[in-house]
Amino acid sequence: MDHDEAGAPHTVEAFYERLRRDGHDLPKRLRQCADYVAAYPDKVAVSTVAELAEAADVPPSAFMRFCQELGFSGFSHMQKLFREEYAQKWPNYATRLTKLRDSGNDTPAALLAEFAEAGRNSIENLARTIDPDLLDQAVGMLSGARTIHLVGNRRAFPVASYLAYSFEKMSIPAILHSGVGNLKLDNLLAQGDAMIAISFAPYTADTVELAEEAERQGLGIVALTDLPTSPLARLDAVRLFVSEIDVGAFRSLSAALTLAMALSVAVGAHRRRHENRK
Amino acid sequence: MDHDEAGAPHTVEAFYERLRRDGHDLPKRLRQCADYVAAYPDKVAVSTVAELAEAADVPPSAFMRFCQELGFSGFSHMQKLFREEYAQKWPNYATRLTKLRDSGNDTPAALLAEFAEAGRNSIENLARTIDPDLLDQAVGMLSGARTIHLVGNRRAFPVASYLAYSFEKMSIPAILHSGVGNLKLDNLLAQGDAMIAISFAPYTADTVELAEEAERQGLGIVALTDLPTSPLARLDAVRLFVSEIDVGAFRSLSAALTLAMALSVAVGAHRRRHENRK
DNA sequence: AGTGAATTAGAATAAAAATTCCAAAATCAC
DNA sequence: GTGATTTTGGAATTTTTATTCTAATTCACT
Repeated sequence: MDHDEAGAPHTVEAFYERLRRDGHDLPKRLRQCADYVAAYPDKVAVSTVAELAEAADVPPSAFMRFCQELGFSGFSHMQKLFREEYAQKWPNYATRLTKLRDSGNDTPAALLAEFAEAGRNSIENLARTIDPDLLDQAVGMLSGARTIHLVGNRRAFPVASYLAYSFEKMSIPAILHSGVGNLKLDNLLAQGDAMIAISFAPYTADTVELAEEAERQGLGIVALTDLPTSPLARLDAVRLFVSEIDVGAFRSLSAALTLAMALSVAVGAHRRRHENRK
Repeated sequence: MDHDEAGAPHTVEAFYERLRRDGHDLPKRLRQCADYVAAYPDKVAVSTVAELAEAADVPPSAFMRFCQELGFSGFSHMQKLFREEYAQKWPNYATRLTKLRDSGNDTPAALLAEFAEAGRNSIENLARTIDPDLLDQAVGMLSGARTIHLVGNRRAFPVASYLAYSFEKMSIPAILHSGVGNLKLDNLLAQGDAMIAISFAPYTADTVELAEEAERQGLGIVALTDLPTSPLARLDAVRLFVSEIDVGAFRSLSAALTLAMALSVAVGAHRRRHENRK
């Protein structure tokens, strides 16, 4: 019998729906197209097939087949859809934010607008205030470590766990001290190891204690915290301060996470560079 | 002496400035072009000369002259400006990173700058694209749930763990399915519960399976994922899409986390409001 | 391993778009 | 009003872009 020749979608929304339904059992190259378009739908309106194909890492002809597979007559047809959508969709960010906020002060959308703004500002602030030398020191210390211990509880835990993920991905030995089973992992600390201790007010006792233990044992420590008055700041450590902006009683985490991402990748890069050299 | 042959504007902002300054003493047809572009700047990125010319009620050649009058080599050149402005939010960070590396400027601080910008743009994009209605739906569903199950592994785990922290702080019953001890927690799922399932490409099988189990049992599901082609998007769920910008092989998490923050706080607020009312 | 069907890559072609050019029209200076 | 100068419209040309086609490859199945 015939192919599922449903006609082309008439709206971008319907297009996504189609992608969701049929996107999975497409052949490899077409799948790449689907994923790329799903990830960067904005690009479709303002690019040529060649550009999109290159970005999706497929030859242009594959992209054409993709368009046709979805029921369009060709790329131009599909692009038309996105270009039409584009016209409405492009009030700039500032306008959109105002709109979200005005939607009533504690609608979810308004809240999101607040957190978005807080996050962006926190990150900007981070990038402005961090001291490159301290970062270098931190990276240097961590790169030389045999195992990196990650400590962070409660609000800091997502950051610690992100670091664990990131290090694992780069095959850098790291231990996440998660406190599971209430096991004390003090005795894992060993000469030549380093620790990233993360804590924000109100500081978790466990985190501080473990960091102090590390200090006693002479480990290199990177302290990621919020204020100079933090107990972590009293340690003999490379101190990285991250201040986040509050949204009501809640505090963004974006800056801390951003710093964690950069830190881990920098360590990875540093290690790789060093490996190659010898 | 010669004409004011200042070069072409390099940003859309500078372009407007030029229009303001020189727009008045242009010949009639060119003036029409200027007026049209000023009135509908967003059309420029997605239209052909012919279309714009028609809309401005001038012949295409007039539009060409207009572009050249402003210092561009031609229409394509001018359009490039508008297209870049539009797509600028999603620059190719992989390329930028390579450049960084080549320039020997591959310092941790430079990396941080890249991650910072990627994070800010990801968040901005989130705020621009999220659908307030879907958010409302998600919040409504979660607010009505007895227990909220949180599922997210690997890169999604920090987000899940943040949600766990946040819900705990607000005394909302939530379970973080962390996979510790490889225990299957399927049988914790109960009527009246809801789940927040979080997964990004490459999707973790465990997460998807647990979410599917939840679907079978008829739980309300909020799927936080990256693409319409994600396996989570196939579930009968409130689908929230978050796309993050890559920095090389790494991907920001800021937007997902921002959404998680807003979502949890909104649920908290909703619940409190509801409590007070009765 | 061998066969047929599906998928792919890249070259060839067609279509569309941008750009140039120039004769005609309009405008200006006197 | 006349000649010089600018502006204009549209056809001709060039360039870019979309699309199609086919041989080669991969894949699934035996």
